[in-house]
Amino acid sequence: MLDPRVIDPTQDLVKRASMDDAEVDSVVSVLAALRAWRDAEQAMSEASQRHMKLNATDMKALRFLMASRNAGAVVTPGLLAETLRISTASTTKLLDRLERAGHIRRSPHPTDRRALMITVTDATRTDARESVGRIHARRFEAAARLSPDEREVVIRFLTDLSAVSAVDEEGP
Amino acid sequence: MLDPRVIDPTQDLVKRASMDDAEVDSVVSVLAALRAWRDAEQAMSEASQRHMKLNATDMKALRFLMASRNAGAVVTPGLLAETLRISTASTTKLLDRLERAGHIRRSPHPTDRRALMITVTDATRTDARESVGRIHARRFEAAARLSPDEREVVIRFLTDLSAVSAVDEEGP
DNA sequence: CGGTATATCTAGCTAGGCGAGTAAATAGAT
DNA sequence: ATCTATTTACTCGCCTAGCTAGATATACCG
Repeated sequence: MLDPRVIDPTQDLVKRASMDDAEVDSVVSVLAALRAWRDAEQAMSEASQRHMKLNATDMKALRFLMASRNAGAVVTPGLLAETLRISTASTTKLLDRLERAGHIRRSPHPTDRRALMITVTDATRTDARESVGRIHARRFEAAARLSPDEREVVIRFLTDLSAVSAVDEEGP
Repeated sequence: MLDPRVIDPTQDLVKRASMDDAEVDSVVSVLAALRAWRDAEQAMSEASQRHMKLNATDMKALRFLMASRNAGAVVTPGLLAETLRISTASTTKLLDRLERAGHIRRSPHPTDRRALMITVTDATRTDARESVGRIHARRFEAAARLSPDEREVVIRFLTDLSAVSAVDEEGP
């Protein structure tokens, strides 16, 4: 996504809403804070990937595998391909990578003898818990520091924003 | 980054803070809204990339080029390589791609005859303005809908969060 | 039982990274 | 003034991770 700051002076918006300077400043500050957090989040995510020597797709795959395990669902390569929106052929290579690195295991599917059941190894699951735990705790604490009313404000704003982002998205 | 929801039941955090159920629910809702927005944002960003037929690096490059233009700075391939953290070899290929697609032009550097000056073409700059303008406007409106006090709350929370993300990051 | 659909894998292709090495221009030291 | 070291962009060969096409084994349905 291109950075709005780069290309949009927001002049017409301000005029339309007939805001004074202080008002505009405070709105701009919100957007700046939002962007700062998003950038920091992304930087951290990339750092984490580099540390684990995984690419973005591999990371998504592990995430999905752990979520599915928690939900008690069996994951097959085909399901993984569909979820990650990559071909089944690429999924085979992805599984080769993850298996070679000791992150996942291929086992026979419990009912379908054509299919495989993919599971995350204990070691990888433990590592993930550890590396994410600290950060999640701090995020939790940041939200806990807000008063209940303030939390409502934040939730409302973020939900509002999500609706903005969700426009112009459709499935196949 | 792995999804905390997948691996962390937050039990000890709750105990430590001695929160009641309603309190915990409201904190969890904040984190959920945060994650929802981040995911929506990322999905939109990826959709936008696919639409423009550009990969993540190409997008970053255009973004930087437009920002630099606004700042009145001259961008050379070397500077671009440094900014994007890719090799100068990869940068040459990147410039080949962007030039072939009509997004940028290579011109002689105004003072250093070894170097090139990279500029975004008018057509691409116009397109970017258009495609980003709508979304930015809606984000602006979402922030404008908040009261000044509410904006302070949001800013404080996001800044707090950014500090969390920024831990454990260092340069070379 | 036979035919079609499904699930995975293999083979070969392409895109986009990288490191090493090159030619031209600049900057610096004598 | 000239010789040397550095900077700049580029070319070449290689690697990773996508893709499509096709092979193979199993499942399901009439």
